[in-house]
Order: sequence, then C-alpha cells, then structure tokens
Amino acid sequence: MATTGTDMSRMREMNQLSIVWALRGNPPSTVTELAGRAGLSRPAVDVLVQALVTDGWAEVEEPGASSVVGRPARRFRFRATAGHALGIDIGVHKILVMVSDLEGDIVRTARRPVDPEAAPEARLAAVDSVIDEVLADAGMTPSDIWAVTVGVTGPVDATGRTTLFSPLPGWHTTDPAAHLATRFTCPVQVENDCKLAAVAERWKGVAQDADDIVFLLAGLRTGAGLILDGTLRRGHGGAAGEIGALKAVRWLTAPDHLESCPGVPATAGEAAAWVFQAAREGDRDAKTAVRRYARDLAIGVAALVLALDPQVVVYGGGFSRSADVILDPLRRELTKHCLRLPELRTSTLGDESVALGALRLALDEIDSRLLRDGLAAPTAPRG
Amino acid sequence: MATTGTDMSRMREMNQLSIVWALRGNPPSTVTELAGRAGLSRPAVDVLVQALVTDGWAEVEEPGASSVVGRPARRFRFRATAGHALGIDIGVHKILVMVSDLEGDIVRTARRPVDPEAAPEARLAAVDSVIDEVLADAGMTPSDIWAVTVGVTGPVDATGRTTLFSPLPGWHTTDPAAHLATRFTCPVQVENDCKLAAVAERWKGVAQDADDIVFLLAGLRTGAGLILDGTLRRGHGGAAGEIGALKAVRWLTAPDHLESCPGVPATAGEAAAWVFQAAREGDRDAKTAVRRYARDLAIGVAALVLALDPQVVVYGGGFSRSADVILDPLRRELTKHCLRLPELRTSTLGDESVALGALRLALDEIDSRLLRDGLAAPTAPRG
DNA sequence: AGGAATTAGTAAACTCCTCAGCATTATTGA
DNA sequence: TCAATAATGCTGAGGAGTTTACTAATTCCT
Repeated sequence: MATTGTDMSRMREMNQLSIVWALRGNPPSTVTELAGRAGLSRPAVDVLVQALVTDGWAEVEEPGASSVVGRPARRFRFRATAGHALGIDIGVHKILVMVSDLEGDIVRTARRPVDPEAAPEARLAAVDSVIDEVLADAGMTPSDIWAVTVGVTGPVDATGRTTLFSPLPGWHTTDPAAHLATRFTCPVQVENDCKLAAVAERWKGVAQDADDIVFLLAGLRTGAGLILDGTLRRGHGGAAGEIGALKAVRWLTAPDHLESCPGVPATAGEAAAWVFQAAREGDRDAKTAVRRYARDLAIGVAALVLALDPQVVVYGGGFSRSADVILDPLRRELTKHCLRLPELRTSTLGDESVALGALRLALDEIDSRLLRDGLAAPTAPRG
Repeated sequence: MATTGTDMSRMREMNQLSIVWALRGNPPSTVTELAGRAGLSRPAVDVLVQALVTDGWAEVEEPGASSVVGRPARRFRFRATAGHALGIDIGVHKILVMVSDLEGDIVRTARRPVDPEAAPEARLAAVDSVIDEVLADAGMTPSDIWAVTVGVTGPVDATGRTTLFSPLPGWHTTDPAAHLATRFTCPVQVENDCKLAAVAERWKGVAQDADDIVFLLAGLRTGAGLILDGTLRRGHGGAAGEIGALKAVRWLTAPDHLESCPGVPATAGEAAAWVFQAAREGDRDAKTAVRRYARDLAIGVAALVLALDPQVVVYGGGFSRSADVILDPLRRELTKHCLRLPELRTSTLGDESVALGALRLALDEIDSRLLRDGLAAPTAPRG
C-alpha cells in the first residue's frame, strides 16, 4: 500500500477531479449541487469549476427561465466532446467500429462484413477502411481519439497478440496493436472478445447491478468472460475463462448436437437457427438436440459457477437470440451440478456487445490516465 | 468512482497515514528517511511523527552510539504492540489460535486437538479455552484484540455461517461469529479454511510474488482458495473455489485410490501416508494409486487453471508433506489438460496456514478501518 | 406595483497545511 | 580545541479550503 504524501497542489488536483466525477453522468448541475456531491464548499467548487471551464473540461449553461423561487443558477456540464474513444470488434464474419465521447455516448457506428477466410492483411485493411469511414462520418481525425481498444477472438497475451490460438486464419502471428499504432498516437489495447462482451453487459447490458458475472459467448464457438468484484479478470497470461479447452468440458463439440440434428433441411443456411426454431415449434428431434447441447454446455458453465460463485450468468453471443428455448434446459442441467444456482439472464446487446465492451475499456483507460496524471488540458494522450 | 472532496484536515490525516505506512515493516527510521519514503518535506514529517508519538502510534528511539559523522538522528519506530489481532483455525481435528501484533509478528500460539465427532457446543467451548490460554500467556484481555478472524471448513455465507454444508457435525446451524461476539467487542469475521490458507501463502508462504494464485487444500477432503489480482475472491455467496462439488471433478473420491491401494497394512494409521511413503520407495501398486489420485485431482485443478489462468498453483494441506511424490504425476496430468501450465509449488506453512491466513485477514480489517476512519488514538474498534 | 422570501454569486477574514531557509545543536576527526 | 558534518528547531511565506457576510437576481404574495 503505497499511500504517497500529498501537498496542496495535489489536493487541488484531486478536488478538481472529484468535481469532474460529480459533473459526469449527471444533468447540467448548479454549483450548489456539485458542492453537495463532491463534499466541498460552494466557493471552492466555484473556483474549481471556473478553472475547468477555462481549461475546456466543462461548459457553462446560462440560466434560462426557471420555475423555482430564488435567483436562477448557472449550470455546468461536463464537456464530453473534448475527446473520444474508439471500440473495434474484429470478428470472424464482420468488423464493427464505434466512436463515443468521454461520457460513453455513441457518436457513430460502422460495420462491414468480411470473409471468414480472409488473410490477416486483408482483415486489417478492412479494419482501416471502416475506421476511416467512421472518422470521416464523425468529422474527426485520429488525433481526436484518446484511446482505442480492439476485440479479437482467442486469448490475448500481455503483448496484445493471440499466440496461443485463434480461429482467424494466420492471426496468431499478427499484431493488431502495432498495426493501429501506426495510425494512432494514443494508447491502443487488444482484448479477447468474450471478455469485452462481459464488460459490455455490466456497462449497458443485463448485468449492470452485478459485481460477479460469468458471461457466455455462445455460438458455433463457445467462450466465457469473467467479471469478479466489478472488474474484468484477465488471468496472469490473459487466458482466463478458456475452460472450453478442457476435454471433460465438451464446449467444442456441443454445437455438433445441433448441426447433426435429424431433419435439418440441406437448404437451411444455419443449422443451429433452424433447430432452435423447430424446437420452439415443438419438434421432438430438435428439442432433444437442444437438450443435448444444453447438457454439454452445462458442464463448463457449472465448472465456472462452482469455481467462481457468480451472482449472474449471462447468456450471450449468436445463440442468445434463441435463449428462450435454451435457457430452461440449461437451467435444469445446472441445478444438477451446482450448489447454488446463480441467476441466468439473456444478453440483449446482440452482436454489438464486443465493440461496446471495447469502448468501455478504452474509456477506462482514459479515466485511469486522468487519475494518474491529473487533468492538464484536454488533449489526446500519447500511448 | 466516488472520489470525495478533500480539505486540509483530511490531507493531514492522509499524510499521517502515509507516515505510518512508511514506518511499518521498516527498521527504525530517521525523519529524513521517512520524508524520502513518504514524499513529504522534513519539517512536515517531523510534526506528523511527533503527533504519532504522543498518540501512541509510534515510539522514539534516542540516538545511541553512532558510527557516522554528524549529529546522530533520533529514530522512530511503529508501535506494533499498540494493538493485536487474533487468528483462529477451527479444524476437524484441532483448534489453533494465534495472536500477532499490528506488524503481523506472531506473539503467541496455542493449539489443542479435538474429537472430529465433537458437537458444535463442545468445539466452541474448546475454542474458548484455547483463546483464554493464549490471552493469559500473552498477558492480554479481550479488549487488547482489535480484530478476530475464524477459519472453518465449508463455504461461509455473508452472515458468517456454513449453511450449505460442513463436514463438522451439526455445524451448519451454529454461528461462530455470534458466539465470539459475546467475548470480543471488536469485528469478528468468519472465513472458509481453504481461502485463508491461500491468503497465508501469499503473505508468508511460497506465493509471495504472485498476484494470481490457485491454492489447493489437499487431504482426505480437497478444497481450493483463489487469489486473483492480489486479493482473495470469495464469490457472490462466499462459495468460490468449490469446484469439488462437480461430479465430473472427482475430488470427493480421489483419495479413495489411496485408501484402497492393495498392500496397505491394516495397522497403518493413515493409509494415505503409508501409500505416499511406499510410492517414494518405489512400490509399484502405491505408485499406481498415487498416479490415479493425481489423475482425478488434475481434472479439477485443470478446470480452475483454465478458468482463471493463475500464475501459481500451490499444493497445500495435509498431503503437501508428500508433495515430492504427487507433484510430478500431477504436473504430467495437467499438461494434458491445460493450454499453459502454471508454476506448481508446494506449501511450506504446514497446518498453520489457516490460522496464519486468518491473522492476515484480521490485520487487513484493522488496516481498512484505519484507511476509512483515520487514526484517532490506538484503541480497539467496535464491531 | 412593491415588498418578502429565497437562492445564487462574491469578497474578505481566518484556519490549516506544507515548504524553504537559516540558525542551532550534537557529534566525529584532525 | 576547532573545523566539518548532519540532524534539529524555528520562523515566515504561500497556497487551498472554509466560514461568514453581503450583494444580486428571481418568484410569490399582498
């Protein structure tokens, strides 16, 4: 515990930060409100917030028609557009890029499908062009971006690469952070897609109230992301949540029950989707297939639940559209295995969850820089 | 993030705390040394440390014969004996109580064997008498104790009870915290034994360098404690690490391979110990039994490793005495299952690990109270 | 229309903290 | 005994927040 000594300039910095925190995520506030929220006196807040305005961190809103008795107050609001963050999802089938302001409000989104077999260079070129599109649409240049986070499949090591394995062809030798560092001077972070989706569920999804979350990214591949005590757990080598690699956990083959379900027409684009729909309509074979899928899935989920004792398990990913037919069998299987059944919830963020989580991590990076370096003037940090 | 505003009295408090942090765990220090460590000016440290002395948090050491030229400096030292913490291990076979001062130096230890079948009342009475013994030996009264932590087997819920299950007969209805609260006015905390042992390994054991630890308490029962990002993870209901409850993880029956090993003499007190010794001496059947035990153990360990990606797995508990014959087969099994094999280390704390971990948690409780309430005068906090 | 009530903004006095610098004191070595 | 060295103690300067009091701008009520 390195509690470090504090002098007065540092104290002022801290108080200014606490004003920023009180400003953010709230409607435009009067000085009195801020004083209450930040635990400071009105005069102190006044001078601090003035300084924030001249530095460009806050904006004044002159008093309009007020409905309440007394002199109307000026209101101050955080200048969320002082900087922006970029969240990028490099998926197997698509690339999705989102820009948000400092409050996390999404300014622009762009997506583009990519060939699942595309080589790394082609994929990165596609990423570049989607970024260009988003920035152009938003009227920004790379220097307006203060932090970038990229989501990829496969466990991400400390250097930002997926050396262990990746379903993207040739991907384990490419370094997306280095690639993006040629375009952005700000910090660029790479993270696993399941982990990012978990972060997104806690930020804007169905697990906002929970501090201990197991997130399942369920589709033809199955993965997990863990949030414990409110923060994302990466593991020592960035490979936390990869329980699907255990043979006793049949996550790799679990979707096969759906693919090989008798009665799937050859014309069906996605066998899984067809099976879920059939099960929904009461088809006997389809229901069995789903039950088998749930049985195999449940072993790994139970292992995670028993190991971590989360409050919530969030079912996300491509299959979450069909959660209505999966969750009940899954719950039945889990009760067989677990001591205490956590809540089961279905993700509502769809396929935007990874990009959203990336955005959140980029915003966290910006925040931690503010806490570390204090707020000089709002400019893009250098990575 | 509730960054709260700071005025100067708060700043002084913080600086005083930072002096305490700089004093603790260091040899008696001069004002200049403290100034460097705390990042404050010499005069500031001087007045702060004076105040600490008058409040009873620190002690002066008048200069003795110095070997260096110049006026010899007074040295200040943290008054670790201002308060004490109690760590209690209520085991199946024994009760172990430890007292330490505020720096964590152990002042006194007392243990007593108990009948594994003893009723809760008898067990708690034994605990009481061991506590009495320790306090009497140390010349203390309950009011000298600032925090108490108790280790018990079985998952501990938020109320400090082991309602889910416990191998101690009748234990799931008893409330050890309430029992001890009749004797101590300070905070009393109950925690699972595996979790405490994990904490101990990071504090004084073989995992001091690691932030992500899976601790195995291996004996006739097997359990796990998890430390992630440097802090103990309890899970939402306090049941983290209970992966042994999964049927696919054969932790319950794993030791049976040892018990049922052919050739165990009926006279052997503990079959397991005999098998380990035989395996050490090259007995073929014994080696097979150990291998089978390791194989079953490895499934659960692999699940934890894959789920959490720890830096270190610590093998502790009663069987850790025989780690020399277990670790190799275990490692071989783990390489089959895991993506990346973490380090495997053997606990050296023996059967004191639970009480030590309890001590550490009690000390943490004291520290967090200091951070929260500041340091008034050193007195026992009320729970 | 005018005054009372209410709330916001502002300035001065005050307290508390840290810091820099200088004089003072204690010790060693020549 | 005297220089050199290093710790100590003191005083004044400066910064930051708080309190208090006063002024300004509204609305509500008579």
